Amino acid sequence: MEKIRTLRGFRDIVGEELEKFRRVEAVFRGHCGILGFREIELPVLEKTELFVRSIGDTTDIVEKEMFTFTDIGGDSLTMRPEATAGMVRSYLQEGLHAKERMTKVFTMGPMFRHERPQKGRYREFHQIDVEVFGVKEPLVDAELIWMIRMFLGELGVEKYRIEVNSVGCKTCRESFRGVLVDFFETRKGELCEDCLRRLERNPLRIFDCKNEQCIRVTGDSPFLFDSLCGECRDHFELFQGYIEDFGVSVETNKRLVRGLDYYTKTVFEVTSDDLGAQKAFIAGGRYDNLVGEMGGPATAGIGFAVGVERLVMLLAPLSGKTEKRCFFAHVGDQARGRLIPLLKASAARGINLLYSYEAKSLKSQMRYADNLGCGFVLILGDDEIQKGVIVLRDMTGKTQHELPLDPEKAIEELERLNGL
RNA sequence: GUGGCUGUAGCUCAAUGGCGGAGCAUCGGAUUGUGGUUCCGAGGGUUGCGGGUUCAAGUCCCGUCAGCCACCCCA
Repeated sequence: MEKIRTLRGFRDIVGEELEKFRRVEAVFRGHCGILGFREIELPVLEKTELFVRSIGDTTDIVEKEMFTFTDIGGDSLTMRPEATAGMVRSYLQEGLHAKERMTKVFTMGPMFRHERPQKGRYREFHQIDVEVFGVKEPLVDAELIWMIRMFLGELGVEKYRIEVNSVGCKTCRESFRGVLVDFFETRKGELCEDCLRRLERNPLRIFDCKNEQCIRVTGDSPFLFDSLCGECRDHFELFQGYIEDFGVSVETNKRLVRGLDYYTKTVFEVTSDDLGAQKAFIAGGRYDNLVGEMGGPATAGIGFAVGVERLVMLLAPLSGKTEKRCFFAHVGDQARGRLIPLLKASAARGINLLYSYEAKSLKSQMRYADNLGCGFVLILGDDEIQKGVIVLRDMTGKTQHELPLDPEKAIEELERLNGL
């Protein structure tokens, strides 16, 4: 029979990696609380239209990377490929735009994209997603950058780079697009195949290309950054000023472009060289038109997403737990009969008492206790029962004591002797 | 979606086209009821799957699936 395994790009998260996941989540929750963010839990499945409308129907995500299917009722549904769309939907559905002047929320959970797996890229992956609705001021842009730095600092991640840029608003982007297309038309022969395609669909993305020839061409090209409208330029300058006030160092990268259609003004990316080709592990930006485009009132928005798998790869190994465990070794039916009372007594006191379910030789049980990393072993056999004691062996010091046979008293004594 | 590399025991890996092995791990034993070190022993395999070539395929060929890495894209 064929072994069933996970789907391609899906995996079990276990052991130390899971502990790191939990740590990242816990540290992040802490920071979000301090900064006034509310946690919300969103559905993993939404109507396909939500993503088509928000992410953009010509983006790669929507065109070829979504897990989309038709349900029994005939609706087209999609496993969320990112969280912002759902956040906006929820913001409007819950009427938050009417209830509060601004909204700070975060969520975390699995996202799904049907891509070819590689280092740091899975079909099911996890994001922590933070969004602020209703604040136009660049102060909040800087606050998010600062928040990221605090968060990474607490996790002990030191080697990373924060890059920022502005992709302008609708008006400066529209007017620049013509300039850009005109420029690239004159240099068409030097662009790679992919960039020729980008030229048709989304010329800004040519700046993202890794092809050397294309990088040379874009080096000569005008940058959107240099032809921002007055408002966008002011926004970016204020943003930079606030970042300085927060004391965070960032680099301005005029090439930085994001792949989703909804970004406006501030965009940013946090990268690490320790990650392989997929080196961005946090990214985000402002999306001042999205809420309006999704049918809500014109509302500014900004947010970012943390790629948890990628971030976890940067975490140092966790220090070994010093959890104190105790083992109960039983020899003979009479001793085994004492197992349940002992188990109840130790559980009541919060002690992790391990034991062998099967009746095994004492040697085997001792070896098992050692394998499990138990510092103490309670030994009970016919001799002890006759004497009315339980033997307590300290596995590191190799010393043995006698404890009372009574389970409650024995556990009490064990606690007293060893500070368990 | 494209390309390169790789699939052999739970893990890491050997095996010229000729009887599928080792180390680690697991389990058992080494004076009766005492762990780690040491010694002895045991279990564990449809060589990813399906075809083909051959007297003979883990090995060569084709297909397929999966993993890794890169492209692409993105967190």
